[in-house]
Amino acid sequence: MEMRPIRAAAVLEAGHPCFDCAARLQAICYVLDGNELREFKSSGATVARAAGENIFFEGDTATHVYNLTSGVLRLSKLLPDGRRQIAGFLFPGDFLGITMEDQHAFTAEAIVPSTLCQFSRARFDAFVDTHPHLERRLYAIAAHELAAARQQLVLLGRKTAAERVASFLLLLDARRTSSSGGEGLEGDIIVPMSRSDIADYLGLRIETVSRELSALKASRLIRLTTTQTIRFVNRARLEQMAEG
Amino acid sequence: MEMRPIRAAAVLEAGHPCFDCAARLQAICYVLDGNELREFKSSGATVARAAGENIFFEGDTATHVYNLTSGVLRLSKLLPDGRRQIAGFLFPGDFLGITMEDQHAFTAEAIVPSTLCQFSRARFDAFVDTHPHLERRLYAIAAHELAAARQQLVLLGRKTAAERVASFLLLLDARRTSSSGGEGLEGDIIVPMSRSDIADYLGLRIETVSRELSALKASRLIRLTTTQTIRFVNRARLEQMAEG
DNA sequence: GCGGTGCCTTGATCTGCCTCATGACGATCA
DNA sequence: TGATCGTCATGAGGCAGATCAAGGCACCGC
Repeated sequence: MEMRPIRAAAVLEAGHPCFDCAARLQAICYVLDGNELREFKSSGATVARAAGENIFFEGDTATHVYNLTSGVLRLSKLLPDGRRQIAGFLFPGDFLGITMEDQHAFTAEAIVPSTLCQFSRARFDAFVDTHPHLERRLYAIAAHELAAARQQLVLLGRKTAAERVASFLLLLDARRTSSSGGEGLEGDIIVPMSRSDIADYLGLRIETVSRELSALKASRLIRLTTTQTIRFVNRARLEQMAEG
Repeated sequence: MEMRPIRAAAVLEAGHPCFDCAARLQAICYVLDGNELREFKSSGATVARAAGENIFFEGDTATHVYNLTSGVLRLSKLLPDGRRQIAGFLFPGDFLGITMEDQHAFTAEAIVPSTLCQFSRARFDAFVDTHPHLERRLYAIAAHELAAARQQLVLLGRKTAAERVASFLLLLDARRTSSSGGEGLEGDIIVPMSRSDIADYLGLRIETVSRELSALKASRLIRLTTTQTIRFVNRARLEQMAEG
């Protein structure tokens, strides 16, 4: 993700508040050294959310920004009649709260137990002002998210149901992480979200998602160990299918 | 768009290379003063493209970044079998080339005669390094684009054909600009792109776009002066329809 | 064990948009 | 003026995915 790394990641001494943080090397924190990180961490708070709990709602005043340190979140939006679109899932290390508006455009909810580092926007902005290399890091993150969103536009605008589900599995695999709610057997992909979340991410109904997964299983491209655990049997065919 | 303006826009003397630039106040240039702007401008080149001509292709090495000063561009991507998705349209003042990758993920083409300020990435990065407030401006632009892309995800994932077309017209009106290829009568919306471009932006077929426009016309929500010129008759109903 | 609950899967039918086909209209040019 | 071409509009029918409906399975409290 880093195209222009500023410096190597700092090595932290035991006892540092971020010593145990599994997400640090993926997070915005990557560009901070031990002292900066200590100062940064102490300017915010750590918050925990159970599965299903909410971080903020669409329309809420954007008072804070967050770093997800463990768990998985979904970013979603509702139409007045209840139709829902999920704009993305967040994994450990992801930054939450990129916006230039006063209000959040999307709702953020935990889909498994999650922990976040929370910072008020005022304090965060002040910290960025005094640590200018963070600005570049933020730009890189925003550019990365933009590329991902545009990729998803292609999926939603032009791909078939089968292509969407195949793309989703590959995307999930690329983001595979040990903090997403437990580890499966070696090589298994953990699917931390429900069929309903997958459907609302892919612009499909849950019945269609279920049918396409069954079809992939029937044609021996994947194996479904449990409903939340998937293993690739033929990744090459899956990649081919994902691109049409 | 600016939430944290750094300074007011500079006033340029006649004879300044950017004096006539209609896009300056919308562009990244907004945060540069007269001297900075002169230096910036001279570090790049001005390029022109006729309607249909290409700026870069998906997969091309990302050697330059651009500022669109006049005209309209489309950002698109093709699937192997020819299906096309347009990720967005660019209007004067828009920045082109946000990416952390070595290669462009989308193709950029002019849909009307257009002019751009072109900068090599190396020179642009160097200029940003010596003008740190540009970094924040870039972040704001990327955040803004991200919000727009996510809004489009909702449209593509969950809206009906009628809702998509209504949303598109409102979006176009919000971006209305005198540089989009000519001015219509007062209150008319210029639609610089073809039905085919609209369809590939909205994830529909051109026949469906045409039918929905005819339906809006028949129900007296819009009037079609020419195929490229639309006037709102009942904007409130249109907004209602756009959100379901 | 047993009934209840929530989520997932599978089947049958329906429908909104796509596909295919045709015609209208304007622009360009002989 | 008429021929040709490209874009847009409109009509008829088909299909991918939605909708409606039923059943399976894991988990939970009693």
